[in-house]
Amino acid sequence: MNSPSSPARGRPARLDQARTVKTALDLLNESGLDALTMRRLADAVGAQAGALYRYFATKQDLLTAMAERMIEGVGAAAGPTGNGAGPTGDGDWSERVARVARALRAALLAHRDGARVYAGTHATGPNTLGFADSLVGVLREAGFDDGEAARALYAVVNFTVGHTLEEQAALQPESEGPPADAGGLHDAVVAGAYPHLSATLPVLTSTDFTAHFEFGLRLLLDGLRAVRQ
Amino acid sequence: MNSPSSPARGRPARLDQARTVKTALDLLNESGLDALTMRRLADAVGAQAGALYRYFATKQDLLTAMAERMIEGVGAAAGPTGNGAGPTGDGDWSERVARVARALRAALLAHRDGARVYAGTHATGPNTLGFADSLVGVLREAGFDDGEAARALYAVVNFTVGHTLEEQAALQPESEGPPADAGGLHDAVVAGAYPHLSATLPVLTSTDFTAHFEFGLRLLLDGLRAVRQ
DNA sequence: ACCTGAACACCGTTCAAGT
DNA sequence: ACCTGAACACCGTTCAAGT
Repeated sequence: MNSPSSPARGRPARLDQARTVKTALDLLNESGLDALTMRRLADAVGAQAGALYRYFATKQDLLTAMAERMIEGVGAAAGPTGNGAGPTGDGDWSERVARVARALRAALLAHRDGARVYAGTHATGPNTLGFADSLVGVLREAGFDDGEAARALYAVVNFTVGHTLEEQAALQPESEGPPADAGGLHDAVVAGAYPHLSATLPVLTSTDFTAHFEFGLRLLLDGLRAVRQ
Repeated sequence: MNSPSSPARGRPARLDQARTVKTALDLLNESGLDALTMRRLADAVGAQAGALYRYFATKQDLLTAMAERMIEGVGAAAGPTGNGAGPTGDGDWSERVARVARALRAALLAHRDGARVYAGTHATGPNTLGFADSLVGVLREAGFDDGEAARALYAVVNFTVGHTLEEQAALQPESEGPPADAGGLHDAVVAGAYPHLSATLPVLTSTDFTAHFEFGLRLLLDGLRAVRQ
């Protein structure tokens, strides 16, 4: 099951997969994805870059392990599973779906560039599968058929990842003084070339991403209610 | 307005922004984003890598110009604008929103790694602004208030980008023979650890991405209908 | 004005050799 | 068994110098 064989003859091994992933996530938070290089990670972990390849075949593998670790506990947000929906009655499926979606967003937001890491990988570890299984489970127990449940999972996850990608990109430092980019946008819009954007500019440039997220999530949940009749 | 000053004393300039972006998009289609380097692009365009920096301050700028070019015409999918909704009556706002969303997905799918390029940049050119303006316009004319229209734009775009990111990642070659990754997934799921995933496996592993996309889009549109009462 | 040539400061990855 | 040292084949970006 383990990649570098199990027992441990010889030395105790200064590196290991779990500690390296932890250090990589810390480094991600401090410096961002672009600054996360194998050499810098090796430094942080007290080894040479080449040594990392005993535990991760490739940098992609490391990023995948990071993504898997990031979403630990997201599945638990669905609440208790199985046997009906417990004492809360059956009605609350939409609140349970919302909780999982919010937990996913929170997990991605918990690390700098978290959404970029997640979107760029395809983790298939227990955290990823467990969270997908609980979301699908909530929907199936609520009466959705298999096809609807599976597609609703994709809709909710893809929206959440897409949203958080935007959110984290918008919160970037930008480094320099007056963002020439947003300035040009503002000017062009105010100049009248885009009447509808100009009318909605206050909302479009609002940084209340939670409100944006909740609006989209509500659309999906209302849509799901409509699907179920 | 132009970056490298306007007229053109001296030589005619072998490079120019438009041709370089076009070549970059061709190269993207042939080899993918990871293989799109400034040196390879310079080769394809018949110059040295350094020469590209007369037209693009940074590789990010080039990618942004590519993203802007990719979504040319997406805004037009909303159909004629202004003065009511024309002879088609006013009722079809949801179909017009759907057309824009489909056009955005199609534009991203039209280039290898298109969604990755788009998600990694923040274009603010006329194609991007025009498409956002038409989507918001359709919604405002349909009776949504400014806040709803702006947030609906984000919901639709973020879902579409998130979906297409997944779709293009799933369609990757994977290079090697038996995908150890999907194999492990399949085994774990079938082994019984994830009962709900196992029940929905046929749909989850379906490659009919259009059906997945249409399902999510329908949820958002049904949700919007519910918002408007 | 536009481009070349060459360099700077890095990358991910591999692999003999040490312990 | 685990790690180092050193190399290979690249990167993005800058900038004097040519034309």
